[in-house]
Amino acid sequence: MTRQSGESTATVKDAGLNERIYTLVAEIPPGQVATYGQIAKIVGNCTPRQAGYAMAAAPDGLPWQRVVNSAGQVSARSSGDGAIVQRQLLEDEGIVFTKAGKLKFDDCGWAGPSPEVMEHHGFHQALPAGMRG
DNA sequence: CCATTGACTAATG
DNA sequence: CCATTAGCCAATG
Repeated sequence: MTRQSGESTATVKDAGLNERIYTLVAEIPPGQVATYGQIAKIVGNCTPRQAGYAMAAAPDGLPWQRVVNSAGQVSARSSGDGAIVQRQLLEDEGIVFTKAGKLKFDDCGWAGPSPEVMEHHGFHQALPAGMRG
């Protein structure tokens, strides 16, 4: 769309980066969480920042609440109480936050989409920032 | 095509 | 543990 680069061949790679991010986020099961950096690494050709930017424009129906920052905390956004809502949603899914407002990747860290999905979308494997491996 | 807009992360002291 | 700094890049109008 807004790409003036002249390329008009619509391939999966040329699809919006955000779209791939959304596809990946949509694969995160309830009760599990991923980090922005993890998302970036899995979709590839993307930085943690871009992952966050993409989430800022997340479409309805996307489980955006399952994406948190590298510290395992819900990131505050520019406006609104979205962060509060996000944490609430996660708690409703069974995520347990520490007194400091952090969650444990060891308990609810997402290990990535199924191999089939990864292959279908060309994703790479990655684990949450603090996950022991 | 240019300017603006963001829900990040790792390194350093 | 907390504050600061620097690197990062696509989407949108």
